[in-house]
Formats: sequence, C-alpha cells, structure tokens
Amino acid sequence: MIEDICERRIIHVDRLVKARTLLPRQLDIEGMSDLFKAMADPGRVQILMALDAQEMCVCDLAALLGVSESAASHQMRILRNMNLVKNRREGQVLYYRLVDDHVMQLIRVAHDHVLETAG
Amino acid sequence: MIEDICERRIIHVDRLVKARTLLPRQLDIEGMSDLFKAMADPGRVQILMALDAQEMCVCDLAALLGVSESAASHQMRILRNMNLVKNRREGQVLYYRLVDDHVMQLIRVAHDHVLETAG
DNA sequence: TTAATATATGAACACATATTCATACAAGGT
DNA sequence: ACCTTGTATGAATATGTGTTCATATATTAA
Repeated sequence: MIEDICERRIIHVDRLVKARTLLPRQLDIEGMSDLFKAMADPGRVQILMALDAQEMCVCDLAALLGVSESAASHQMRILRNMNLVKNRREGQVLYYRLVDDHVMQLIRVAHDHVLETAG
Repeated sequence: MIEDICERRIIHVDRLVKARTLLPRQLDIEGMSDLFKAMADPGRVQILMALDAQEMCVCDLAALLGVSESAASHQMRILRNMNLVKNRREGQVLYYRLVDDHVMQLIRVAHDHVLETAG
C-alpha cells in the first residue's frame, strides 16, 4: 500500500482518494474557516451570546465587553462581514441582532464541547 | 434610560444587566473561542472533514493538504490540544480520528451557513 | 447651519499565528 | 547495536489579527 505521488510519501492512497472525493469545494472550505475565524475571539463570542437574548447597540456592547466603542464597532464589522449579525436603525441608534439560528447552534455545540472536555 | 457607569456611556442598562446574567463564566467563553480558533483554518477544516469518514495518519493528511508532514503535525497538535481529535498507534503509524460528534455538528452547521449566505 | 450623538473607518502598532527548517524521539527491521 | 520510517517539537521568520487613536459619516436637535 506504500506509494509515491508527486514526490511525496503516501501510505494509504485509498484513504487519500476517498477523502478528496468527500471534501467540498475549496471555496466552501474557506468560507467555513472564515466563519470560525469570526467566532474565534472571546469578545465576539460574548457579543453573539448577548445578541441571542435581545437586540443591542454598539454602545451597550462596548460596555458589556469593557472596551472602547470603536473597538466594539470593529468587532461588529467582522461579524457583519461574515453574515452573523444584521442591524436595524432607530433614529441615531443601530440595533444589532443575529441573522439566523446557525450562530446559536454553533455556540451551543461549542459550549457543550467545552463543558464536557475542559470541565 | 440614559445612564453612566464607570465613566462609560450606556444607553440600555436593562439590556446590559440581562446580557451579563445570561453569559457563562469567562473561562467557558475563552474555551469556546479557542475551539473556534482551532477550526479557523482551511487546512484544519479539511483535516476534520476527512477524519469524519476514516482514520488517517499524518503522512496522508500532509499529502491531502499539500503541505509538509511537519506542518501537518503542527496542525494536529492544535487539534489535539483543543480535544478535537485523538490518535491510536499501530506500529510506527499514528492514526488520527475525531474525538466525538461535536466536531462534525460544528462543521455541518458552518457548511449550511456558508451555502445559504455565500451561495 | 451648527452642534451633539452614535457609529464607522483608516492607519499604525503590538501581539498572535502558521510555516519552514533543523533536530529529536519512538517503533520496527536488520 | 544500528538504520530507517513516522511523527513531534523548538526556534525563527513571515504573515495575520486586535486595539488604539484620529478622523469621517449619519441622524437628530437647536
């Protein structure tokens, strides 16, 4: 079973072939890792969990995290770019909320995993 | 409703208080963001999806990603440290597999999100 | 129009992360 | 014991990310 393709050692060619057929397009893979990247920050996780319960504005979120409003706004842009949140304007205030239930599904599974493994 | 706590403007104190009561411990939050951080790389997402179908060794995974075996080993350490994979030795070869179903649940939700939003 | 409020954005710096290279370890064969 | 194979690890470099600061935009009030 030991073979060599493109100057690289490969032990299980069959598994490699099978893995290749099962993987989605590279673009989807990158989309998924970008999504996880958007959630790979304690502040943004807190923001998302807070927004599950209610709409909040940048000002409140900054206070929640204990950071500047500019910093909070930068975080919200990342979450917006990854389609995790959307907003609604009411006068001067922008109210943010989660776009759909995917976000909370991810949060819940991650929380379960952390509670089970780390304790 | 406009108040000021600790030299910071807060518009909705009630929402801030509610958010604070709903958030888990800071340690859990960090565990969750670390978990997402571990999945915030296209190569590691590919590895995890490949390991859903079958056990694979570092050598095969390096070939799958098109990177050096050293680089693949570094990636596996990150996944191991975050309790996403475990391994089994069979002679000289270490076979990696997913620790539980949480990983694939996260992958599936992320994939759905990407397909729905990005197209 | 001018001023104030709420948020966004660009640039720069500090810090984190990924890869490469060299080396070390662990298991099996000779 | 030695050598080879499979994997791990440390250090260094290159790249990426988060925060700060200054500034810009949007909405409302005076």
